[in-house]
Amino acid sequence: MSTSEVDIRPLRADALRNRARVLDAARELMGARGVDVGMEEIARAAGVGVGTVYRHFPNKEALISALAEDRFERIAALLREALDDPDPWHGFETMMRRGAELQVADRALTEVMRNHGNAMEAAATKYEVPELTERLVKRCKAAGVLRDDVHHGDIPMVLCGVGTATCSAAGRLAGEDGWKRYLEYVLEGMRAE
Amino acid sequence: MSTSEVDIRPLRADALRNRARVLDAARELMGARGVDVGMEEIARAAGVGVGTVYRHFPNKEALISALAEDRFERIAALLREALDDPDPWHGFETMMRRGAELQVADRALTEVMRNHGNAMEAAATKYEVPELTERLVKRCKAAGVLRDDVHHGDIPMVLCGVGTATCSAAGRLAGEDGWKRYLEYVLEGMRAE
DNA sequence: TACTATACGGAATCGTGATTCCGTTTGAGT
DNA sequence: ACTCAAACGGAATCACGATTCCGTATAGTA
Repeated sequence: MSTSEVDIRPLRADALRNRARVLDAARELMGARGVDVGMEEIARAAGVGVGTVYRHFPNKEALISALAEDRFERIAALLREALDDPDPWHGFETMMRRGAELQVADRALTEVMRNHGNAMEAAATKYEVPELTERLVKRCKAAGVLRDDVHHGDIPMVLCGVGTATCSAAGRLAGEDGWKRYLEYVLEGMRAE
Repeated sequence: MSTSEVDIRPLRADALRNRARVLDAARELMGARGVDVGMEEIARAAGVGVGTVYRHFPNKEALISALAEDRFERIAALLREALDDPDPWHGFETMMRRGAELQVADRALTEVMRNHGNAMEAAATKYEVPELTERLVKRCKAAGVLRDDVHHGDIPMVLCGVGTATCSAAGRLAGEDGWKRYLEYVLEGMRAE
C-alpha cells in the first residue's frame, strides 16, 4: 500500500499542451461528423501521433467520455439557470432552446445520448443532471405550466430526438432549420393546457 | 446488344425459398437490433450460408434496401388511408400513430431514415411517399387543422425522431412508453391553434 | 436415370480502424 | 551542460465484419 491510489504529479508542459490539442481536435471533428471519426485522423488534426492520443486516453471510449463531460457540465449549467429564472415556463423554454442548440452544434453529443448509455449516465450523474432535471420538471408542473404527464426522463429523450433530426437523412428533407420547427412543436405540446 | 438488359428467368424453387428466408431473418434481426447485425449472423438465422445471402443480394446495402422497400410500401399505404379519411385531422393523427408504431417496431427503419439517405429516397420515391405526404399536409392545412408553418419534410423528420427516442439510451430514461408521450407532444404541437 | 445450369456452404481473403510496442526525443531538475 | 523519467511518433499488430471464391449439391429437364 503506497501513499495513494493515483500517482499525482503534474503533467509535463508538452503533455499538457498535447492533451488539450487532442481534446480540441476531437471536439471539432466529432462535433461535425459524429463519434466515428478515426483516431488517426484526430491525431493528425491535433498535430500529434496516435500513440500520444493513447497515452492521454486509454481508448476511444475514454476520449468520447471526456468530451461528454464537457457537454454535460454545460447542460447542468443550463438547468441551474432555468431553476433560477423567476418565470418557470420562460426558464424551461430557454433551457430547451439552448439545449437543442447544443445538440445541433455537436453531432457527437447526440450520438452519445443515443448509443453510449454508460458514458452518458456517468457524465450526467457527475454533474447532477438527473436531479436538476427532475427539480425543474416538478417546479414547472407545480406552477401549472407543464403538462402533468411529462416524465423528467422525457427531457433528454426529446432533446436527443431533436438533435437526431438535424443530422439525419430524414431531417435533411425538412431543410436547414427543420429542427427549430421540431422544437416548437415539442415545446408547444409539452406546455400545459 | 442482347434481347434485354436483365436476364428474366424464374428462380429455382430452393432459391426462391432461401431468398425469402434471408429476408425474414434479416427483417427479424435488423428490426430488433438495427442494421449492423453481421451478414454471417443473418445467414445462420436464415439457415443458409453467407454465400447464399450474397447470391441474392450483391451486398449488405442491397439487403437493407430490399427491407426498406417493404416498409415504405406500408408507409405509402398509411398515407393513402389518411387521405381517404373524411376527417383530415383524424386521418393525419392516425397516420402518425401508425407510422410511429412502425418505427418503434423496426429499429432498422429508423436507422435507414437516419443514415441511409440514398436507400431511403429510392424507396420513398418508388412508392410516391413524398407526393402523398405533401398532399396530406396541404389538405390538413387547407382544413385548418395543421399549423401553417409545418413543412411536409417535417413528417419523416419527426417520425424518425420518435423512432430514435425508443431505442436510444436517452429514450430509455423516459421508460418503456416514453415514445407514446413524445408522439403526443409532437401531435399536439403540430395541430393548429 | 442422366445431365447440367443453378444454387449452395463456408473457408479464405480484404479492408478498415482500434490498439500496442518500442526506439527516439525532450522537459525539467541538478 | 548532463541526466533520465516522461512523452513522443508512427509502424506493426489485432480484431472483426464484409465480400469473394470455388468445390459440392441439387432442381428441373430430357
